[in-house]
Amino acid sequence: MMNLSIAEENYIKSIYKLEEEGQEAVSTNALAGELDTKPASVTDMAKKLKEKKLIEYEKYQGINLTAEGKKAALSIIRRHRLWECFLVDKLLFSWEEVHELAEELEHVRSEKMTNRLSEFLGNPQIDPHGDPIPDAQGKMGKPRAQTPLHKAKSKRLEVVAVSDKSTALLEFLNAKGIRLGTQIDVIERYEFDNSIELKIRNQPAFTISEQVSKNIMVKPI
Amino acid sequence: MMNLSIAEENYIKSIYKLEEEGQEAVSTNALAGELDTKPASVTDMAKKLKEKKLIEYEKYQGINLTAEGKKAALSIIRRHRLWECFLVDKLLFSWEEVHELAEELEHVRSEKMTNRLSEFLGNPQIDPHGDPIPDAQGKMGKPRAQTPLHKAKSKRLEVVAVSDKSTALLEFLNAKGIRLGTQIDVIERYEFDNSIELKIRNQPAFTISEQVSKNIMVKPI
DNA sequence: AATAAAGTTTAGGTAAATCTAAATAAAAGG
DNA sequence: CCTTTTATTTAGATTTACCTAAACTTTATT
Ligand SMILES: [Mn+2]
Ligand SMILES: [Mn+2]
Ligand SMILES: [Mn+2]
Ligand SMILES: [Mn+2]
Repeated sequence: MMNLSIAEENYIKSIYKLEEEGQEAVSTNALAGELDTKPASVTDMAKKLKEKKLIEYEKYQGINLTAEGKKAALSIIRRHRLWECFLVDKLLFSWEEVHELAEELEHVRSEKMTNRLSEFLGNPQIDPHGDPIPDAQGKMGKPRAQTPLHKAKSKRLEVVAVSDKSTALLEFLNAKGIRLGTQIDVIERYEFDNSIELKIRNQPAFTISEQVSKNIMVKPI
Repeated sequence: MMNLSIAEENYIKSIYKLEEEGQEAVSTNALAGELDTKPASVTDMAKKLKEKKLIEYEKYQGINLTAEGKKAALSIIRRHRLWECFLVDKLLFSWEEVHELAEELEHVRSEKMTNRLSEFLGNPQIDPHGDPIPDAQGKMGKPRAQTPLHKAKSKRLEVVAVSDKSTALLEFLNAKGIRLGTQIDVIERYEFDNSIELKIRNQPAFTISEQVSKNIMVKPI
Protein backbone atom coordinates (compact mmCIF):
# COMPACT_ATOMS: atom_id res chain seq x y z
CA MET A 1 0.00 0.00 0.00
CA MET A 2 1.35 3.34 -1.16
CA ASN A 3 2.11 6.18 1.22
CA LEU A 4 -0.59 8.80 1.11
CA SER A 5 -0.35 12.38 2.31
CA ILE A 6 -2.86 13.69 4.82
CA ALA A 7 -4.58 15.66 2.07
CA GLU A 8 -4.84 12.57 -0.11
CA GLU A 9 -6.28 10.56 2.76
CA ASN A 10 -8.92 13.19 3.41
CA TYR A 11 -9.92 13.16 -0.25
CA ILE A 12 -10.15 9.37 -0.35
CA LYS A 13 -12.31 9.33 2.76
CA SER A 14 -14.65 11.99 1.41
CA ILE A 15 -15.02 10.23 -1.93
CA TYR A 16 -15.90 7.04 -0.07
CA LYS A 17 -18.49 8.89 1.98
CA LEU A 18 -20.18 10.47 -1.03
CA GLU A 19 -20.21 7.18 -2.94
CA GLU A 20 -21.76 5.51 0.09
CA GLU A 21 -24.42 8.22 0.24
CA GLY A 22 -25.49 7.13 -3.18
CA GLN A 23 -23.66 9.33 -5.66
CA GLU A 24 -23.10 7.14 -8.71
CA ALA A 25 -20.01 9.11 -9.68
CA VAL A 26 -18.80 11.74 -7.23
CA SER A 27 -18.88 15.21 -8.76
CA THR A 28 -16.14 17.78 -8.46
CA ASN A 29 -18.50 20.22 -6.79
CA ALA A 30 -19.85 17.72 -4.28
CA LEU A 31 -16.34 16.80 -3.25
CA ALA A 32 -15.29 20.43 -3.00
CA GLY A 33 -18.30 21.03 -0.77
CA GLU A 34 -17.53 18.05 1.44
CA LEU A 35 -13.88 19.04 1.85
CA ASP A 36 -14.55 22.75 2.13
CA THR A 37 -12.21 23.50 -0.75
CA LYS A 38 -12.55 24.84 -4.30
CA PRO A 39 -13.54 22.80 -7.37
CA ALA A 40 -10.28 23.70 -9.10
CA SER A 41 -8.35 22.11 -6.24
CA VAL A 42 -10.43 18.97 -6.54
CA THR A 43 -9.60 18.67 -10.23
CA ASP A 44 -5.90 18.95 -9.39
CA MET A 45 -6.09 16.25 -6.76
CA ALA A 46 -8.25 14.02 -8.98
CA LYS A 47 -5.45 13.90 -11.51
CA LYS A 48 -2.98 12.91 -8.84
CA LEU A 49 -5.19 10.20 -7.32
CA LYS A 50 -5.91 8.81 -10.78
CA GLU A 51 -2.16 8.67 -11.43
CA LYS A 52 -1.85 6.65 -8.22
CA LYS A 53 -4.69 4.37 -9.37
CA LEU A 54 -6.82 5.09 -6.32
CA ILE A 55 -9.70 6.52 -8.34
CA GLU A 56 -11.24 6.22 -11.76
CA TYR A 57 -11.62 9.63 -13.28
CA GLU A 58 -12.29 11.08 -16.71
CA LYS A 59 -12.67 14.80 -17.33
CA TYR A 60 -16.20 15.98 -16.61
CA GLN A 61 -17.28 12.41 -15.72
CA GLY A 62 -16.88 12.42 -11.95
CA ILE A 63 -14.88 10.22 -9.62
CA ASN A 64 -15.10 6.64 -8.35
CA LEU A 65 -12.77 4.77 -6.04
CA THR A 66 -10.90 1.78 -7.43
CA ALA A 67 -10.69 -1.40 -5.36
CA GLU A 68 -7.40 -0.16 -3.99
CA GLY A 69 -8.91 3.23 -3.22
CA LYS A 70 -11.73 1.57 -1.29
CA LYS A 71 -9.26 -0.46 0.70
CA ALA A 72 -7.39 2.71 1.62
CA ALA A 73 -10.64 4.45 2.57
CA LEU A 74 -11.72 1.63 4.86
CA SER A 75 -8.39 1.63 6.61
CA ILE A 76 -8.66 5.37 7.31
CA ILE A 77 -12.26 5.00 8.47
CA ARG A 78 -11.23 2.16 10.77
CA ARG A 79 -8.64 4.35 12.44
CA HIS A 80 -11.04 7.28 12.66
CA ARG A 81 -13.78 5.32 14.35
CA LEU A 82 -11.50 3.42 16.70
CA TRP A 83 -10.01 6.70 17.95
CA GLU A 84 -13.53 8.04 18.45
CA CYS A 85 -14.31 5.01 20.60
CA PHE A 86 -11.13 5.55 22.57
CA LEU A 87 -11.93 9.19 23.20
CA VAL A 88 -15.47 8.45 24.35
CA ASP A 89 -14.93 5.18 26.22
CA LYS A 90 -11.57 5.87 27.81
CA LEU A 91 -11.09 9.62 27.90
CA LEU A 92 -14.77 10.32 28.62
CA PHE A 93 -15.39 12.78 25.82
CA SER A 94 -18.94 13.19 24.61
CA TRP A 95 -19.94 12.24 21.09
CA GLU A 96 -19.96 15.75 19.68
CA GLU A 97 -16.34 16.38 20.67
CA VAL A 98 -14.58 13.46 19.09
CA HIS A 99 -15.03 13.83 15.36
CA GLU A 100 -12.55 16.66 14.93
CA LEU A 101 -9.90 15.02 17.09
CA ALA A 102 -10.30 11.73 15.24
CA GLU A 103 -9.95 13.69 12.01
CA GLU A 104 -6.33 14.20 13.01
CA LEU A 105 -5.57 10.98 14.86
CA GLU A 106 -6.74 8.93 11.86
CA HIS A 107 -3.67 10.03 9.91
CA VAL A 108 -1.18 8.23 12.14
CA ARG A 109 -0.65 5.14 10.05
CA SER A 110 0.43 2.04 11.91
CA GLU A 111 -1.39 -1.22 11.44
CA LYS A 112 0.10 -2.57 14.61
CA MET A 113 -1.06 0.40 16.65
CA THR A 114 -4.51 0.33 15.07
CA ASN A 115 -4.97 -3.35 15.79
CA ARG A 116 -3.72 -3.04 19.35
CA LEU A 117 -6.02 -0.08 19.89
CA SER A 118 -8.94 -2.14 18.64
CA GLU A 119 -8.06 -4.96 20.97
CA PHE A 120 -7.59 -2.58 23.88
CA LEU A 121 -11.11 -1.26 23.26
CA GLY A 122 -12.54 -4.78 23.10
CA ASN A 123 -12.85 -4.81 19.29
CA PRO A 124 -15.86 -2.50 19.16
CA GLN A 125 -18.23 -2.95 16.22
CA ILE A 126 -19.71 0.54 16.14
CA ASP A 127 -18.39 4.01 16.90
CA PRO A 128 -19.99 6.60 19.18
CA HIS A 129 -22.23 7.79 16.34
CA GLY A 130 -23.51 4.32 15.55
CA ASP A 131 -21.32 3.82 12.49
CA PRO A 132 -19.81 0.38 11.89
CA ILE A 133 -16.04 -0.08 12.26
CA PRO A 134 -14.21 -1.96 9.50
CA ASP A 135 -12.12 -4.87 10.77
CA ALA A 136 -8.39 -5.32 10.16
CA GLN A 137 -9.13 -6.83 6.74
CA GLY A 138 -11.34 -3.90 5.75
CA LYS A 139 -14.63 -5.74 6.15
CA MET A 140 -17.38 -3.55 7.55
CA GLY A 141 -20.30 -5.08 9.45
CA LYS A 142 -23.42 -3.80 7.74
CA PRO A 143 -23.34 -1.30 4.91
CA ARG A 144 -25.74 0.84 6.98
CA ALA A 145 -29.21 0.01 5.63
CA GLN A 146 -30.71 2.34 8.21
CA THR A 147 -33.96 4.22 8.17
CA PRO A 148 -33.90 7.94 8.89
CA LEU A 149 -36.51 8.97 11.43
CA HIS A 150 -38.42 11.13 8.94
CA LYS A 151 -39.12 8.04 6.81
CA ALA A 152 -39.73 5.49 9.55
CA LYS A 153 -43.23 4.00 9.59
CA SER A 154 -43.32 2.48 13.05
CA LYS A 155 -44.49 4.41 16.15
CA ARG A 156 -41.96 3.01 18.60
CA LEU A 157 -38.35 3.43 17.53
CA GLU A 158 -34.83 3.12 18.82
CA VAL A 159 -31.98 5.42 17.79
CA VAL A 160 -29.17 3.42 16.17
CA ALA A 161 -26.99 6.13 14.56
CA VAL A 162 -26.70 9.78 13.55
CA SER A 163 -25.57 10.62 10.05
CA ASP A 164 -24.42 14.20 10.67
CA LYS A 165 -21.48 14.60 13.05
CA SER A 166 -21.62 18.39 13.40
CA THR A 167 -21.27 19.70 16.93
CA ALA A 168 -24.44 21.70 16.35
CA LEU A 169 -26.64 18.67 15.73
CA LEU A 170 -25.05 16.48 18.37
CA GLU A 171 -25.38 19.14 21.04
CA PHE A 172 -29.01 19.64 20.12
CA LEU A 173 -29.58 15.92 20.53
CA ASN A 174 -27.78 15.98 23.88
CA ALA A 175 -30.07 18.75 25.04
CA LYS A 176 -33.12 16.76 24.04
CA GLY A 177 -31.83 13.59 25.66
CA ILE A 178 -31.43 11.73 22.38
CA ARG A 179 -28.45 9.38 22.18
CA LEU A 180 -27.65 5.95 20.76
CA GLY A 181 -30.14 3.43 22.12
CA THR A 182 -32.72 6.04 23.11
CA GLN A 183 -36.29 4.85 22.64
CA ILE A 184 -38.67 7.24 20.93
CA ASP A 185 -42.46 7.37 20.63
CA VAL A 186 -43.67 9.19 17.56
CA ILE A 187 -46.75 11.15 18.61
CA GLU A 188 -47.55 13.06 15.45
CA ARG A 189 -46.17 13.86 12.01
CA TYR A 190 -47.04 17.27 10.62
CA GLU A 191 -47.22 17.26 6.84
CA PHE A 192 -46.89 20.97 6.16
CA ASP A 193 -43.22 21.08 7.25
CA ASN A 194 -42.53 17.40 7.92
CA SER A 195 -41.82 18.14 11.54
CA ILE A 196 -42.33 15.34 14.06
CA GLU A 197 -43.65 15.46 17.59
CA LEU A 198 -42.13 12.80 19.75
CA LYS A 199 -41.76 11.70 23.31
CA ILE A 200 -38.98 10.11 25.33
CA ARG A 201 -39.64 8.35 28.62
CA ASN A 202 -39.74 10.72 31.63
CA GLN A 203 -39.71 13.84 29.48
CA PRO A 204 -42.32 16.16 28.05
CA ALA A 205 -43.08 15.71 24.33
CA PHE A 206 -41.30 17.99 21.87
CA THR A 207 -41.11 18.67 18.16
CA ILE A 208 -38.15 18.37 15.83
CA SER A 209 -37.70 19.65 12.29
CA GLU A 210 -37.14 17.48 9.22
CA GLN A 211 -33.55 18.79 9.14
CA VAL A 212 -33.01 17.00 12.43
CA SER A 213 -35.16 13.92 11.89
CA LYS A 214 -33.51 12.96 8.62
CA ASN A 215 -30.18 12.69 10.41
CA ILE A 216 -31.43 10.35 13.12
CA MET A 217 -31.25 6.71 12.07
CA VAL A 218 -33.74 4.42 13.77
CA LYS A 219 -35.02 0.87 13.91
CA PRO A 220 -38.47 -0.29 15.02
CA ILE A 221 -38.76 -2.00 18.40
CA MET B 1 -0.59 30.50 21.88
CA MET B 2 -0.05 30.70 18.16
CA ASN B 3 -0.82 27.83 15.81
CA LEU B 4 2.33 26.05 14.75
CA SER B 5 2.77 23.76 11.76
CA ILE B 6 4.08 20.25 12.28
CA ALA B 7 7.44 21.31 10.84
CA GLU B 8 7.62 24.26 13.22
CA GLU B 9 6.80 22.03 16.19
CA ASN B 10 9.54 19.60 15.25
CA TYR B 11 12.06 22.42 15.03
CA ILE B 12 11.03 23.85 18.40
CA LYS B 13 11.32 20.46 20.04
CA SER B 14 14.77 19.83 18.58
CA ILE B 15 16.03 23.25 19.61
CA TYR B 16 14.83 22.54 23.13
CA LYS B 17 16.61 19.21 23.14
CA LEU B 18 19.93 20.65 21.97
CA GLU B 19 19.73 23.51 24.46
CA GLU B 20 19.03 20.99 27.20
CA GLU B 21 22.05 18.96 26.14
CA GLY B 22 24.14 21.97 26.93
CA GLN B 23 24.53 23.91 23.69
CA GLU B 24 24.72 27.56 24.71
CA ALA B 25 23.34 28.69 21.37
CA VAL B 26 22.11 26.00 19.01
CA SER B 27 24.04 25.99 15.75
CA THR B 28 22.53 25.69 12.31
CA ASN B 29 24.50 22.54 11.61
CA ALA B 30 23.61 20.86 14.90
CA LEU B 31 19.94 21.49 14.28
CA ALA B 32 20.18 20.27 10.70
CA GLY B 33 21.80 17.10 12.00
CA GLU B 34 19.16 16.57 14.67
CA LEU B 35 16.31 17.07 12.20
CA ASP B 36 17.97 15.21 9.36
CA THR B 37 17.64 18.17 7.06
CA LYS B 38 20.01 20.62 5.35
CA PRO B 39 21.55 23.71 6.97
CA ALA B 40 19.97 25.95 4.33
CA SER B 41 16.54 24.74 5.39
CA VAL B 42 17.34 25.50 9.00
CA THR B 43 18.28 29.06 8.17
CA ASP B 44 14.96 29.51 6.36
CA MET B 45 13.00 28.18 9.31
CA ALA B 46 15.04 30.20 11.80
CA LYS B 47 13.87 33.38 10.11
CA LYS B 48 10.29 32.28 10.35
CA LEU B 49 10.48 31.24 14.02
CA LYS B 50 12.20 34.49 14.86
CA GLU B 51 9.39 36.37 13.13
CA LYS B 52 6.97 34.47 15.37
CA LYS B 53 9.06 35.36 18.43
CA LEU B 54 9.63 31.73 19.39
CA ILE B 55 13.41 31.97 19.10
CA GLU B 56 16.17 34.52 19.41
CA TYR B 57 18.32 34.43 16.34
CA GLU B 58 20.94 36.64 14.71
CA LYS B 59 22.77 35.65 11.57
CA TYR B 60 25.73 33.40 12.32
CA GLN B 61 25.01 33.60 16.07
CA GLY B 62 22.94 30.48 16.61
CA ILE B 63 19.48 29.94 18.05
CA ASN B 64 17.87 30.12 21.50
CA LEU B 65 14.27 29.61 22.49
CA THR B 66 12.38 32.57 23.94
CA ALA B 67 10.18 32.04 26.99
CA GLU B 68 7.27 31.50 24.65
CA GLY B 69 9.29 29.05 22.58
CA LYS B 70 10.13 27.06 25.70
CA LYS B 71 6.51 26.93 26.69
CA ALA B 72 5.61 25.58 23.27
CA ALA B 73 8.42 23.00 23.46
CA LEU B 74 7.28 21.73 26.84
CA SER B 75 3.76 21.35 25.62
CA ILE B 76 4.90 19.25 22.65
CA ILE B 77 7.18 17.17 24.87
CA ARG B 78 4.32 16.59 27.29
CA ARG B 79 2.15 15.20 24.51
CA HIS B 80 5.01 13.11 23.14
CA ARG B 81 5.80 11.46 26.44
CA LEU B 82 2.20 10.90 27.45
CA TRP B 83 1.50 9.10 24.18
CA GLU B 84 4.61 6.98 24.76
CA CYS B 85 3.22 5.98 28.15
CA PHE B 86 -0.10 5.16 26.58
CA LEU B 87 1.49 2.98 23.92
CA VAL B 88 3.59 1.07 26.43
CA ASP B 89 1.18 0.85 29.37
CA LYS B 90 -2.09 0.36 27.52
CA LEU B 91 -1.25 -0.97 24.06
CA LEU B 92 1.65 -3.08 25.32
CA PHE B 93 4.29 -1.80 22.94
CA SER B 94 7.91 -2.09 23.99
CA TRP B 95 10.05 0.97 24.61
CA GLU B 96 11.89 0.88 21.30
CA GLU B 97 8.67 1.00 19.26
CA VAL B 98 6.99 4.04 20.68
CA HIS B 99 9.21 6.98 19.86
CA GLU B 100 8.33 7.12 16.17
CA LEU B 101 4.62 6.77 16.77
CA ALA B 102 4.69 9.47 19.44
CA GLU B 103 6.57 11.64 16.96
CA GLU B 104 3.31 11.81 15.03
CA LEU B 105 0.75 11.66 17.82
CA GLU B 106 2.40 14.63 19.56
CA HIS B 107 1.16 16.93 16.81
CA VAL B 108 -2.50 16.52 17.64
CA ARG B 109 -3.00 19.66 19.67
CA SER B 110 -5.80 19.58 22.19
CA GLU B 111 -5.20 20.58 25.76
CA LYS B 112 -8.34 18.87 26.84
CA MET B 113 -7.34 15.60 25.21
CA THR B 114 -3.82 15.82 26.58
CA ASN B 115 -5.00 16.42 30.12
CA ARG B 116 -7.57 13.64 29.94
CA LEU B 117 -4.95 11.29 28.56
CA SER B 118 -2.67 12.16 31.45
CA GLU B 119 -5.43 11.51 33.94
CA PHE B 120 -6.36 8.26 32.21
CA LEU B 121 -2.75 7.11 32.59
CA GLY B 122 -2.67 8.10 36.26
CA ASN B 123 -0.67 11.29 35.69
CA PRO B 124 2.63 9.52 35.09
CA GLN B 125 5.79 11.42 36.01
CA ILE B 126 8.21 9.69 33.66
CA ASP B 127 7.93 8.19 30.19
CA PRO B 128 9.07 4.70 29.14
CA HIS B 129 12.63 5.95 28.59
CA GLY B 130 12.88 7.51 32.04
CA ASP B 131 12.34 11.09 30.87
CA PRO B 132 10.21 13.39 33.03
CA ILE B 133 6.80 14.50 31.75
CA PRO B 134 5.95 18.22 31.99
CA ASP B 135 2.68 18.92 33.78
CA ALA B 136 -0.24 20.87 32.31
CA GLN B 137 1.45 24.14 33.33
CA GLY B 138 4.69 23.18 31.61
CA LYS B 139 6.59 22.38 34.83
CA MET B 140 8.92 19.44 34.48
CA GLY B 141 9.88 17.38 37.53
CA LYS B 142 13.66 17.31 37.62
CA PRO B 143 15.82 18.85 34.92
CA ARG B 144 17.52 15.45 34.56
CA ALA B 145 20.70 15.74 36.62
CA GLN B 146 21.51 12.16 35.74
CA THR B 147 24.83 10.39 35.60
CA PRO B 148 25.69 8.43 32.47
CA LEU B 149 27.00 4.96 33.28
CA HIS B 150 30.46 5.68 31.84
CA LYS B 151 30.95 8.43 34.42
CA ALA B 152 29.33 6.82 37.45
CA LYS B 153 31.66 6.18 40.38
CA SER B 154 29.62 3.71 42.39
CA LYS B 155 29.80 -0.08 41.84
CA ARG B 156 26.11 -0.83 42.34
CA LEU B 157 23.80 1.13 40.10
CA GLU B 158 20.21 1.32 38.98
CA VAL B 159 19.15 2.31 35.46
CA VAL B 160 16.91 5.39 35.57
CA ALA B 161 16.78 6.51 31.91
CA VAL B 162 18.24 6.13 28.44
CA SER B 163 19.22 9.24 26.53
CA ASP B 164 19.21 7.76 23.02
CA LYS B 165 15.84 6.53 21.75
CA SER B 166 17.05 4.79 18.61
CA THR B 167 15.57 1.38 17.98
CA ALA B 168 19.11 0.05 17.60
CA LEU B 169 20.19 0.98 21.13
CA LEU B 170 16.93 0.03 22.79
CA GLU B 171 16.85 -3.39 21.14
CA PHE B 172 20.42 -3.98 22.21
CA LEU B 173 19.45 -3.15 25.79
CA ASN B 174 16.44 -5.47 25.53
CA ALA B 175 18.72 -8.28 24.41
CA LYS B 176 21.02 -7.67 27.38
CA GLY B 177 18.13 -7.48 29.82
CA ILE B 178 18.69 -3.83 30.63
CA ARG B 179 15.56 -1.77 31.24
CA LEU B 180 14.38 1.00 33.57
CA GLY B 181 14.94 -0.08 37.16
CA THR B 182 17.48 -2.78 36.29
CA GLN B 183 20.23 -3.12 38.89
CA ILE B 184 23.77 -3.33 37.61
CA ASP B 185 27.06 -4.39 39.20
CA VAL B 186 30.09 -2.82 37.60
CA ILE B 187 32.81 -5.48 37.55
CA GLU B 188 35.56 -3.71 35.67
CA ARG B 189 36.30 -0.57 33.69
CA TYR B 190 38.81 -0.92 30.87
CA GLU B 191 40.70 2.27 30.25
CA PHE B 192 42.00 1.62 26.74
CA ASP B 193 38.54 1.85 25.14
CA ASN B 194 36.40 2.87 28.14
CA SER B 195 34.39 -0.31 27.84
CA ILE B 196 32.70 -1.60 31.00
CA GLU B 197 32.19 -5.15 32.18
CA LEU B 198 29.04 -5.51 34.17
CA LYS B 199 26.71 -8.05 35.64
CA ILE B 200 22.97 -8.29 36.09
CA ARG B 201 21.38 -10.70 38.54
CA ASN B 202 20.89 -14.22 37.12
CA GLN B 203 22.90 -13.52 34.00
CA PRO B 204 26.50 -14.01 32.93
CA ALA B 205 28.68 -10.89 32.97
CA PHE B 206 29.13 -9.01 29.70
CA THR B 207 30.93 -5.98 28.33
CA ILE B 208 29.48 -2.87 26.76
CA SER B 209 31.17 -0.12 24.76
CA GLU B 210 31.41 3.51 25.78
CA GLN B 211 28.95 4.32 22.97
CA VAL B 212 26.38 2.32 24.90
CA SER B 213 27.34 3.20 28.46
CA LYS B 214 27.19 6.94 27.91
CA ASN B 215 23.53 6.59 26.92
CA ILE B 216 22.52 4.70 30.05
CA MET B 217 21.62 7.01 32.91
CA VAL B 218 22.10 5.56 36.38
CA LYS B 219 21.88 6.33 40.07
CA PRO B 220 23.79 4.66 42.88
CA ILE B 221 21.90 2.25 45.16
C1' DA C 1 -32.11 23.37 -31.65
C1' DA C 2 -30.45 27.48 -29.67
C1' DT C 3 -29.31 29.72 -25.68
C1' DA C 4 -28.72 30.22 -20.81
C1' DA C 5 -27.13 28.31 -16.61
C1' DA C 6 -24.46 25.32 -14.05
C1' DG C 7 -20.50 22.49 -13.51
C1' DT C 8 -15.70 21.58 -14.57
C1' DT C 9 -11.20 22.34 -16.15
C1' DT C 10 -7.15 25.09 -17.39
C1' DA C 11 -3.90 28.76 -16.80
C1' DG C 12 -1.32 31.13 -13.94
C1' DG C 13 -0.16 32.29 -8.95
C1' DT C 14 0.90 31.85 -3.89
C1' DA C 15 2.79 29.91 0.44
C1' DA C 16 5.21 26.30 3.02
C1' DA C 17 8.97 23.42 3.33
C1' DT C 18 12.30 21.50 1.26
C1' DC C 19 16.77 21.17 -1.83
C1' DT C 20 21.56 22.31 -4.44
C1' DA C 21 25.14 25.31 -5.58
C1' DA C 22 27.39 29.51 -4.93
C1' DA C 23 28.69 33.28 -1.93
C1' DT C 24 30.05 34.94 2.39
C1' DA C 25 31.39 35.00 7.30
C1' DA C 26 33.67 32.98 11.31
C1' DA C 27 37.06 30.01 13.32
C1' DA C 28 41.30 27.65 13.43
C1' DG C 29 46.15 26.97 12.38
C1' DG C 30 50.33 28.33 11.38
C1' DC D 1 47.79 38.46 10.81
C1' DC D 2 47.06 35.80 6.87
C1' DT D 3 45.19 31.78 4.95
C1' DT D 4 42.69 27.68 4.88
C1' DT D 5 38.89 25.22 6.59
C1' DT D 6 34.41 25.06 8.39
C1' DA D 7 29.94 26.99 9.18
C1' DT D 8 26.29 29.69 7.58
C1' DT D 9 23.57 32.27 4.51
C1' DT D 10 21.68 33.55 -0.01
C1' DA D 11 19.90 32.68 -4.61
C1' DG D 12 17.28 30.11 -7.31
C1' DA D 13 14.47 25.65 -7.91
C1' DT D 14 11.10 22.08 -6.78
C1' DT D 15 6.93 19.86 -4.81
C1' DT D 16 2.49 19.89 -2.61
C1' DA D 17 -1.73 21.84 -1.90
C1' DC D 18 -4.10 25.40 -2.32
C1' DC D 19 -6.36 29.77 -4.77
C1' DT D 20 -8.82 33.15 -8.55
C1' DA D 21 -10.25 34.17 -13.02
C1' DA D 22 -11.08 32.75 -17.50
C1' DA D 23 -12.25 29.15 -20.74
C1' DC D 24 -14.62 25.33 -21.83
C1' DT D 25 -18.35 21.32 -21.33
C1' DT D 26 -22.52 19.59 -20.07
C1' DT D 27 -27.25 20.22 -18.78
C1' DA D 28 -31.40 22.45 -18.53
C1' DT D 29 -34.80 25.81 -20.39
C1' DT D 30 -37.08 28.11 -23.69
MN1 LIG E 1 -8.60 13.77 8.54
MN1 LIG F 1 -18.05 8.70 14.02
MN1 LIG G 1 7.08 15.04 15.61
MN1 LIG H 1 10.58 9.02 25.44
